[in-house]
Amino acid sequence: MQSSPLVTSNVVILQYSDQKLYVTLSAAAAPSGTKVQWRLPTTPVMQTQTSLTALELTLRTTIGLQDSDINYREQLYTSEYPSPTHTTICVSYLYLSRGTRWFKGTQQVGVFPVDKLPSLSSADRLILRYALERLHAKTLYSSIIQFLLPRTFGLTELQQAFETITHQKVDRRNFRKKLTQLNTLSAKPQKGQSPTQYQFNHTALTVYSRPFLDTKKTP
Amino acid sequence: MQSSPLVTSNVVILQYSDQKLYVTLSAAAAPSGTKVQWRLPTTPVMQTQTSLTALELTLRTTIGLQDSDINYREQLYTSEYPSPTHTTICVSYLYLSRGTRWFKGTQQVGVFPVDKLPSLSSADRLILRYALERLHAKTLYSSIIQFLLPRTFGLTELQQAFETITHQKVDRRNFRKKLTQLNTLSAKPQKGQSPTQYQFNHTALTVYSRPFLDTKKTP
DNA sequence: CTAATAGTGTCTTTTAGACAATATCGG
DNA sequence: CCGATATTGTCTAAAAGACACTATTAG
Repeated sequence: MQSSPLVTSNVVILQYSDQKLYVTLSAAAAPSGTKVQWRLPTTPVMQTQTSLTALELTLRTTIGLQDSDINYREQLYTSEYPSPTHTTICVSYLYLSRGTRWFKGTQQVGVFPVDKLPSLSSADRLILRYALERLHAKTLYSSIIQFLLPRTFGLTELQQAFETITHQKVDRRNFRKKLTQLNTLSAKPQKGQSPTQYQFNHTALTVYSRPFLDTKKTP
Repeated sequence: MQSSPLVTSNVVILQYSDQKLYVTLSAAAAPSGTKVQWRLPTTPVMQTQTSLTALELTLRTTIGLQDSDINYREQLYTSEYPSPTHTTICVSYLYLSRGTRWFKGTQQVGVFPVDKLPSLSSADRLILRYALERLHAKTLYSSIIQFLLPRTFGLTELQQAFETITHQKVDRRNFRKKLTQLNTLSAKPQKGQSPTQYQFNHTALTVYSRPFLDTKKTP
């Protein structure tokens, strides 16, 4: 038997609220007087664990994350950090959560807008950027956005989230037309209130056969 | 410092030829009299290696693979195999090669059509299936097919490869129309021979903004 | 009354996709 | 001469995308 690289895993936990995407970071233990160093929540993976079980355990204990807070999990990629003495190998995940702010545990935990981040290691920045790219791409051809929105929502709300994630404005009427012909939403009977509430027909991810593109620019 | 899971990596090496996709497998050392067990080329990853360096080293020594035989490399995903005593974590890659048949090394090596495989472990089957799905998907919106074809080729050749990978027949005229408007191919000046030879404009992967779909069925 | 937001339909342009005949080369 | 292969254009249907006004509600 050989001595293997060290294995760790980390996670990009995203939430959406107020037309912004937020990511959860944890503060590394820093020498007092030093500025805190924020990073993606990380855990070492031990011999009898998997990267996922280790991650979930750490999230539960350090940031009080409930299993039910997370609606969507996806593996991003595995990165490797060689050093003369040992390689560290890190499996990264993307988690999506509805706007809940969970309890903070003993460690420092912060939820930051993704466009107003504290300083991060370049590795963490890369992973986060990749996560946002994946989310962006999947938003165009799947119902992944449902895991960031409340169970029911108005169409304007949905459109705003779409625009935030994809960084493009879309025309309201075309957007709604697209949605109706996709047939993944159902209107929820509502007591005479203006913004009609909708919900997704399926709780699981739906992949569309054609990408969900729209207007390039709308000033 | 903790005792980490075991780390391995393996690879799906694909080639295209004769309107078929081929995958390279290696025969595990088997007790004599036992039927050989084929598997994806695999390597353990040691403390000071990365999964990629370990993999390349093993491929070079066991199947005589030259670095230049491979035109495209992509990480697929990382899978984990828990056991009571230790987890094994395996990073999988997809390699694409032009139709070269490389030297075989000391171990037994086989190149099999992907639809006529010997028996494989279910884990290997999953990885291979995923690799084929990725290739299929990327063929629809990128120039990835270039890494499976000779440097220059005829349009019919290209179309056949496309049909093999995506499992669908396409109309010749529509296929060519699409290609010309994509503008990624250039005709190579050829000495009066019938099948005009083309080559891709860029040696790197080109991602198309719109997917490359076509006729659903053509009997 | 006013301002903000929700809701709705048409027309134009572009793209997808179905479809058939002719020229050339090799045996 | 015959058969296989390469090449080329048009027409139709569907989808993308641009665009403006009315109804309701909250202040």
